[in-house]
Amino acid sequence: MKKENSAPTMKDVAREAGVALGTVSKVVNGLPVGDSYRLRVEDAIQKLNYQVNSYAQGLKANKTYTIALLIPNTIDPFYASLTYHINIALMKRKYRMLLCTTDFDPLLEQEYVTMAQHNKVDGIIGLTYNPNLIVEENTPFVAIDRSMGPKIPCVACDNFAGGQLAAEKLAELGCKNVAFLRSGSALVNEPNKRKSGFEAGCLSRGLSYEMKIINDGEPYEEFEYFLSEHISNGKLSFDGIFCVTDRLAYLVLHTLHKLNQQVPEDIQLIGFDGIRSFGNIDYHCSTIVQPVPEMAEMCVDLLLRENMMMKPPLVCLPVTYAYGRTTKEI
Amino acid sequence: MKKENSAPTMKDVAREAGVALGTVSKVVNGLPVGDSYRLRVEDAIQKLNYQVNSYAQGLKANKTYTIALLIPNTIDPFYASLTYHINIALMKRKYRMLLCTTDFDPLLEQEYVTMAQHNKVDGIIGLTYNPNLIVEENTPFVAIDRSMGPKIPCVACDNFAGGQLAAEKLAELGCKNVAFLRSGSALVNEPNKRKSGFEAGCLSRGLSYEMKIINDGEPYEEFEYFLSEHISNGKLSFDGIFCVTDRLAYLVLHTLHKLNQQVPEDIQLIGFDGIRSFGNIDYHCSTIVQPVPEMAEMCVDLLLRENMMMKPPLVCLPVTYAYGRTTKEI
DNA sequence: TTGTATGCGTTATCAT
DNA sequence: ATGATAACGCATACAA
Repeated sequence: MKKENSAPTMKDVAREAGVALGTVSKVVNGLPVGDSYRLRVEDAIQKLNYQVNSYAQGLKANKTYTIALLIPNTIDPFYASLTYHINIALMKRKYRMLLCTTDFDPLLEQEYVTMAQHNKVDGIIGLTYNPNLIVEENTPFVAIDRSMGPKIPCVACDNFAGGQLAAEKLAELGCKNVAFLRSGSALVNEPNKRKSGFEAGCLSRGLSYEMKIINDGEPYEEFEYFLSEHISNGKLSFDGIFCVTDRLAYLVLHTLHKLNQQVPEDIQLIGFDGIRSFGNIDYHCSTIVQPVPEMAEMCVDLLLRENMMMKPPLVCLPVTYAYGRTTKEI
Repeated sequence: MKKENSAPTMKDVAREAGVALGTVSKVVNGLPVGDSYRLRVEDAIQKLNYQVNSYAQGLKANKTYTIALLIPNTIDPFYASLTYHINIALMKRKYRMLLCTTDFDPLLEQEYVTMAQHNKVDGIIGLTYNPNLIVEENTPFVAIDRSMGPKIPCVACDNFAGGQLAAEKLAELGCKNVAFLRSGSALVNEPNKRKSGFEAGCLSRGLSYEMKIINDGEPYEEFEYFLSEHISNGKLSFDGIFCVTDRLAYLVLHTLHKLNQQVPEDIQLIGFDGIRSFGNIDYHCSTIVQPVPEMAEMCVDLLLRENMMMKPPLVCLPVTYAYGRTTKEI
């Protein structure tokens, strides 16, 4: 019992076609082979339903045509969208994708990186907020949303411009006194530039602004306190609010309703990310949309690019504004 | 230049430890080895940061510790949730997961199945509505939501019971005249049992009901026509609506608002799936919740189960009702 | 108990 | 142009 119900190998094809092993390999890899031979081999491949074993291939070539995607989860819609588009971009290039959900666990993240360094995958695309992650410089790695040093390319949307755009939109909508609300990681990462961009935008448009920033672990209620403290005579002192994510905007919208504030009549609310209900119906709020398909394409392109010199440390892709019923229509 | 910056191999470890290749293999695989040898090998492994090449391992053992998940996409929240939980369940068992998004493309689906049959992966978990998909009986395969023959286990939630539960809830909420709305595949699949269950529930609770069913490709507007035709004197003739998915319920809710109908005051609306905004905030509607983590666990369990005899053709997992503001609170 | 040799499926380097 | 053969990293049957 050599190979019971196992898949046919090149050897089987060679025997079937009555040619040598090497000839089959050449046919499979598109190398020059005499036409009569080629035909016989192709017939045999058809007949046996042969398919190359890419692991054996990888064993030779030290190349697996597999890349790993490190991502906290696929439940969050932004992560889910990234996962999908990166998968598509890789498949277009005949690469497979190993999904590694890390749940923000630094140990798991490090484990996956180590795996890649040992040639189990050809590269990694990683979205991680772990500042201690060790990635050797010769490991093909592309980071999303967080710079991991000058040698590792980072892909993000243009968060700064997004913040500016939000400020500009609020100004266009007639706001005079706006607020920026942020929760999330205090680490240095690209999304944190949303704040700076927003400030810059407010300054250039003469908007007076206030900020409320809470860090991971602090309760959402902080924002409720903040907002209710800014209500006098039943009226919120802000006429525009920019939230660091659509998710936060969604929560804030509920809070504003609870506080009897009218959105968008009295308050313009803008989020960030461009999340849609059920993945593809409507936006949860007016929002700055991240170009997720383009970001995915860019990640894959950078990762598989041969020329290391051509890998820029940071690539920012353009964002757009989308109306989502929490602002007046312009 | 044999292996430039490549990963260390067993041979390297053996040389470093001053032992034979086979000894290293035994240490790695936990086979009995003399203590002094084991120690030296372990030291060498540490020192070189050695890690087994699982592709070479798989080449020998015809086992890759990798399974493929066939799923249309990860954008749809239900698919996204399944993907995440299956990934977790596999990682717990030290299996890797190849993500194969198919976009409902039958050709792609077949390609992935063929790949698995050639021992590139140890098995497949597949959510596909392709009735022509050919899966050989000896290929480890677990289907989600669609039976693919008696030899292939299918995992689903208890869709029939879910339909019944929806009817019962509507009855409890005081509804007298309800409607069932369904869009989607006309193929025989598990979710289609929601309709039968709902009918059974209505009959046993004495609810009069009507159905509106449209198939893939027909426009959503059909439902708008249907609903507006059932309005007389500004009032909808239904006091309860069960939608086949949360997604449809979400769309229907908007339509009802457009038609000036009050939910939940005048109309109780129940969906199916248990989708939450942003993955983990609140439900979009009152809904029948699928036990996604349990379904994921069951898929993996069945797939990796040795004993083929113990693989039941269909496993239905219990659903629950969740309040989501489109019904009165009970 | 430890070392040696062979084969897994493929590619590439040789002769032919 | 085609066929034989070694090598990739590992597991294992067998020899020592």
